[in-house]
Amino acid sequence: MPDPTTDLLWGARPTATRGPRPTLTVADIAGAAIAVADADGLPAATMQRVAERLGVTKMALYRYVPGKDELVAVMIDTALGEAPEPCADGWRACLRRWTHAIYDRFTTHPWTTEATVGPRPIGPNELTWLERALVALADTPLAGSEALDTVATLAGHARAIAQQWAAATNPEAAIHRSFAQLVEGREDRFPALARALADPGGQGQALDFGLDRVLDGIELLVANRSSGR
Amino acid sequence: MPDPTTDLLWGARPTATRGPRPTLTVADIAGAAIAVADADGLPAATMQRVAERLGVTKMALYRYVPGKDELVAVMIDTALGEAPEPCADGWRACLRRWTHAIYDRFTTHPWTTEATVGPRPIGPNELTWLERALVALADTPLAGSEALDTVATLAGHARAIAQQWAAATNPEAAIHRSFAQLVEGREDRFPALARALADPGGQGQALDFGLDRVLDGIELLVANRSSGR
DNA sequence: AGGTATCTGTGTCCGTCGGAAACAGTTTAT
DNA sequence: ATAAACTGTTTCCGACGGACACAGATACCT
Repeated sequence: MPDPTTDLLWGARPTATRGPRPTLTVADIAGAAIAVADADGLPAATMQRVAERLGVTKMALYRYVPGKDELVAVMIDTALGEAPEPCADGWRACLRRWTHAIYDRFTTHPWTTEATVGPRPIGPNELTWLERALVALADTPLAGSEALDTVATLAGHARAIAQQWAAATNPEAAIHRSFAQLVEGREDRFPALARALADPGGQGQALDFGLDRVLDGIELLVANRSSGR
Repeated sequence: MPDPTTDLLWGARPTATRGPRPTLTVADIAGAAIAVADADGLPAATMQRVAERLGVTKMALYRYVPGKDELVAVMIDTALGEAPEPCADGWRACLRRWTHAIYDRFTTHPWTTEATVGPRPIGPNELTWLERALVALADTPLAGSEALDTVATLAGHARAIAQQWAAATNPEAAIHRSFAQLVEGREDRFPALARALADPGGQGQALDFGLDRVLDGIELLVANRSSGR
């Protein structure tokens, strides 16, 4: 049973011979939708606005894409783009670069952080990203499921931090301010939070901080496995 | 300038004296909406269905709630519930319990994982959760911003893992299978992934695995700070 | 008491969304 | 030349969030 979404993502489209030449491609539509989402957010990427941008009617898009969900799936895989090449600098450096790279994608297309939540059809690009991270862990003594969990943790962290960026132009400061505004006048109720927010340092270090902690933890596990057991 | 959402979440509602007795409360509405979302997902929690469940018209809800977004905000704060009491077993055990507790909330109300993405109005319950985690880190040499980043990492991890749960009744196996299905026949393209998926062990360990790695990493940092510099 | 301001719940209406269905025009295979 | 197949458009629908005007209920004020 061929899933239309899977076919679309994995390029199993039957090429037609008869009939008028299509004026669009799925890539065109995905590109237009991504442009709209980049500019005005994912909710603004309606079929209507995407069609307008391409100079066609809304319903014309349904000749190329089965529905909105499938379009979003293609958008995600396109926005993530090609995964970085395999690297040979040791697993830690590679995973660090990998996490920075996917963080870069998340921040370049802020809507991807909300679009990639929950179970959804996975495209070839996304699967290649996963593959590349697992390759980096291949020469460690980690079990397969542990490697998968590691990558999930890293990707989750990158997405979580990128989501804070998605707020305003000056992100971390903005989220800082909004919290501070809430705590103001309630310092007795949230003393630890008030104290933490009073710390001015470490702006913009959120990604690397968590990343280095996770990598330290992995390194510890790898070291333990390599020695005793 | 009073923000209606903030007022609603933080209980600054002006109590009316004249006019008919209200038949509902904001808590009633939030409860009904949560029940619908728990049963059929967040998209099913429309004003219509929530109103039906309460035996009133859709528009009656707008007497209590400014709009859908504000209702979702109240839903989130209600579903998260009261944060666990402060604990005195050392920061590591406390953070571990904290992460398990918030993971429990995420899985009890699966829609919260998608609802708590991105910047949004924060309620008192959610802020108390944050406060409690920071309290656990209060006696460590971590800076305020580092403590905040730590909590963000832990919460992000719990949410990421809970999202996989949200898929089916047998969650991790399901996501495993869907990946395996994609890799099938493409093992040459995704060799590391094929190998990792072949590992049968470690099902259902994703939360603790990542959690322990992060905590190990934090512990290392704490140790380094406490000794040398 | 009676009037009146105020609040509640309802009914009606609108714009926008994703999508179904029928249609006309265009191109290729027979 | 004719028929099949495909494209893009038009029209239509139900569901959604929400604005607005209304009728009924309640408590304050004189």
